[in-house]
Amino acid sequence: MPELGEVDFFRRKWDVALGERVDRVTLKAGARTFKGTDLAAIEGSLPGRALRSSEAAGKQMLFRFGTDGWLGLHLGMSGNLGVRPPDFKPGAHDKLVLYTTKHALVYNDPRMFGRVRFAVGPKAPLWWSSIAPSLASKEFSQKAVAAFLHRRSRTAVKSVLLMQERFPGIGNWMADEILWRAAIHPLRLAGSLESSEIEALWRECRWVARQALKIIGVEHRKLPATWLFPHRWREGGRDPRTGTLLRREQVGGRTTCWSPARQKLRTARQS
DNA sequence: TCCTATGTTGTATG
DNA sequence: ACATACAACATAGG
Repeated sequence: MPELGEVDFFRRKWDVALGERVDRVTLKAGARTFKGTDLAAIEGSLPGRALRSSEAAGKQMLFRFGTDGWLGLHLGMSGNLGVRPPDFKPGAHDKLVLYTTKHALVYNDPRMFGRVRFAVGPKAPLWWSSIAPSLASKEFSQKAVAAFLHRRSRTAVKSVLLMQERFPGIGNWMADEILWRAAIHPLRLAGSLESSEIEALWRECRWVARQALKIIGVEHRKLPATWLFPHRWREGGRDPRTGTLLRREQVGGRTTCWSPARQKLRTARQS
């Protein structure tokens, strides 16, 4: 279940092994998980190096080993991280396992949409350093959001929110949550938003991201019933604010949930 | 059997 | 070159 908060939750799991040296690794090659990644470099360079730090940016994670080892993980649709005892035997979908004397750090993904990257060098590799500025950062400004919406003016705002180049970490449920809070219909074209709506969208992006990191990323609690999230999948689910029925439909190829009572396609002025 | 899935990317078209 | 739309990817579960 990996969007911003879930990614950070999984990322923290491996922190139990901070400072521990990797003795050996197992990996399940084949298919796309390791596409473009040098398997021999992982097998040859990780053993002997200790886990020094972890961080997350958007939906990506970075684990640093020794002074110059950079391991990047992306969980795709169904990936997860776990920690097991050091005698752990990898199962069918355990794509990468790092063994220390105390732990087995497991990257598991039943599907293959996730991604493992690895580099050795003094500087962060491009796949890490080129990730867009965090939703919490100063660079993620209302102005930057407005400019991006303008550039994608003919696309539904729901689809635009999923673009990682400007909204790193936002996934399907977060996008719906943000639009619901901002009272913007998911099918509105990005270029049609008024400045007050852009301001609301920007504000809710930051608020939802901050709360998700706190509630899911740190405390790993369920999201409160005051959110759209707990109601969005159930047939007959209702808007927790208005009590009216929610609607679900494909937008840009993704199932999208919104509250017709709260999120209108046309503004009062247009109609 | 058919449909869905919290994601990205390659490709075709304008 | 840029913007847009969508099929494709792999697998499990309802």
